[in-house]
Amino acid sequence: MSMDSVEVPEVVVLRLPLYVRALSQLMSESTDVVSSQQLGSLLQMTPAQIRKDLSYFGRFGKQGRGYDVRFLLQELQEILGLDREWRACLVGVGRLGRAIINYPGFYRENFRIVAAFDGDIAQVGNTIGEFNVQPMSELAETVIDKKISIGIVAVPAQQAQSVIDVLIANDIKGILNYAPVAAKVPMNIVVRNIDPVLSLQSMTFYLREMD
Amino acid sequence: MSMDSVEVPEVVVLRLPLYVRALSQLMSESTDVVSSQQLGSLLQMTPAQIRKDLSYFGRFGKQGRGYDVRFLLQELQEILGLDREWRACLVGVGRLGRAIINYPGFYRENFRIVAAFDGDIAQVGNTIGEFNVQPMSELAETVIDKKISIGIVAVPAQQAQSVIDVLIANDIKGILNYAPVAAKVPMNIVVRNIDPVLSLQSMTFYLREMD
DNA sequence: ATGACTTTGTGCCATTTGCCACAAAGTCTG
DNA sequence: CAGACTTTGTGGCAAATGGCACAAAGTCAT
Repeated sequence: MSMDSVEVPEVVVLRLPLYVRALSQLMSESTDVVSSQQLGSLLQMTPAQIRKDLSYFGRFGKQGRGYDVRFLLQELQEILGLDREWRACLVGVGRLGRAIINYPGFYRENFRIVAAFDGDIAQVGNTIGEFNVQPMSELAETVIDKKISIGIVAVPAQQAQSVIDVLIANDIKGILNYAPVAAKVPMNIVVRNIDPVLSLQSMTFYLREMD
Repeated sequence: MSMDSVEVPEVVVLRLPLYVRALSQLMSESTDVVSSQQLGSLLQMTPAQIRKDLSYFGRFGKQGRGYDVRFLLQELQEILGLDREWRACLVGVGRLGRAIINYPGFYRENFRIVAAFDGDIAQVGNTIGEFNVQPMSELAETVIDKKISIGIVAVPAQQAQSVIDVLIANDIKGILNYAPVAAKVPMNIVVRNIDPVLSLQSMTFYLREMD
């Protein structure tokens, strides 16, 4: 089906969700049409970059007019695979894990957390949010039964790599890693790191000399 | 002092905290010396990149030997401004904000959250963690009194930009933004976004076709 | 219908980024 | 102390990225 004769650069893929978000916003404001110019000023980027990014996937705009908001949004959602539900499991139900489970943002965007695990036996059986905490030994079975493709890692740094190894061994395709470690994974596994401390530590480089 | 005749690329600055983390790890394992090769395999990057990155700031290594772990760590911490305490305020004490306050990772790396604000009067006066929730009207005063340079934004998308405007008006230099919006800020303000949903939405592009 | 605008999609160039490969400098062994 | 290794710092190229600028295609007002 997809004749991607040219590979889409990863930087471009990373920007697509920004477009999706801006378009959703515009939809909720009942805007029908938007130009790359307007989109650019919303997202703080050049119109040319937006047009180039979109051009990797097709010709969605109309000259002299711009992009149909509803249409472009649907196309981008389809391209990103956002036109369906994604199921994830959480590993680690400490403070961070609990916060993640209770965060409504995932659900709103069709990401479902459908199971929670913890390596610590003391946690197993506890009720967090809507489900029971399961032992890691049940991971294999649950991933298959509940068709889970994403693992959310919220364990301490020390345990992160071994948890990640288990997830991968059980056919998880993507990992959202909240642990402060550089995960070692095979090439076909997609990892995204969430690491506010790293963000702050690079920020301070620039704050340093402003008195 | 710093004769940065060549501007340091931002990508390089973004990587420095990774080196700091790896070196801390090595320190705690009592490793004295490390080569760019070893560091690279720890962090999943090429040795050449590490050496080039470091070379923007000085000549820290010894040929035939590698880098003295303690020394390089100290140098990098100084470069990034991590050799001192940074004070931040939190705006927004909903579920997310509470999780952020209770997250011990910031404290461990010398980032101190020293005040909490909320635009919702109903929240004001509540006790979260160790301090009282203050009204936004007290922000100006508190930022000065407590020498706050970083604002952590954990309010709903709709209110984010106006909160950010207030922070900037009150001389905040850096913003850690958990709200799902592209913040509009003047050039001299440093923004870092934490947005797990965006991360997942770009991940699914790659998961899509693996059945 | 005409002419003045607007806006897209893209060829092309400039800039940025990544990394190879090598001289220089050090270490280590016998 | 000689010779085999190891490793850094960097010149320079290759690849990736960003965005200008323009033809083509549409809109809009009169």
